[in-house]
Amino acid sequence: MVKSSRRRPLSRTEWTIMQLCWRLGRATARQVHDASDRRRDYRTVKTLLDRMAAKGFLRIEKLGRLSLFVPVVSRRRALSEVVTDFVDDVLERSVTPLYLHLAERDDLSPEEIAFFRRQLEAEEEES
Amino acid sequence: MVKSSRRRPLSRTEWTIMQLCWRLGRATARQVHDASDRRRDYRTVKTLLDRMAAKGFLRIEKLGRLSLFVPVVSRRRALSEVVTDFVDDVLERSVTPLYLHLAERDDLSPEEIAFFRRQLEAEEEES
DNA sequence: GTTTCTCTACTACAGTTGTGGTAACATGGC
DNA sequence: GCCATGTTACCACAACTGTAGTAGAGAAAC
Repeated sequence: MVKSSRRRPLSRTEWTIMQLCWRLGRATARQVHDASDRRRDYRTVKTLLDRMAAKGFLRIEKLGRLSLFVPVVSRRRALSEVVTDFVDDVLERSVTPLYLHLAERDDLSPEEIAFFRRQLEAEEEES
Repeated sequence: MVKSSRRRPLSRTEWTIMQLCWRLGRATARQVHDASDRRRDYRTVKTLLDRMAAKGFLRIEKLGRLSLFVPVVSRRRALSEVVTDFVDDVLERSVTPLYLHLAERDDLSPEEIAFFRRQLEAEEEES
């Protein structure tokens, strides 16, 4: 469980852009912007993409004077990192709030709810 | 499910300070700093506390020239908000990464692991 | 070929965050 | 009273974040 010195993390907004990049796989800034909800200006998206490349999440492939942005980090891996950080820093390693959140979803079966309840009880005993 | 216009969220660092505030209940900046890991200067903590008060997470009680910082928002409620935002924005409502994270913890029973595996399969079918 | 339009690069700018310098203010010791 | 020491207030500053203005470089249209 080495805490390797990681790249600078993505901001919330950058995450939403990164989601698009993963979906598109390899795209120009224009394509990413088109795939977005268009609430941001194209140039805002472009700046974000450049910064994400600088952070090591994207690679820039030059194709003539066209720039293609290609994910370097897999979605799975990036998510794993960010969830770990979130649980460690914000939740202080307690997954109770996660269970509570999951339990509040309205699409859980009785079996699942029972499971979460048991988990919660188990965690309470710890501390 | 009203998305009420919420207060400005706490930053990561502010969260770690907020955890201390909840634990202490009602404390001076000095006490909060003392309860911390001391990696930050007292004045840094003080600034953070003031900003957190400005964001509406703390209330300042004047006691002579002493300032007591008192949590306004319950830990439970704040956690609920932040987890919801996290799941919505970063995870795009998919709890798969949460299950993966939980599954990677080394203190899960075989029963729990089986449960998560089933959940993951179920979610894959959705999309 | 000039005008127009599209795209991209460069740059600016304000707000937030993390950090701590400087100075004012108490308070207890002499 | 006066000073050392501890405490708090006020302010500065750089890095990061979100946003977009300006302008140049190709492509399209006449």
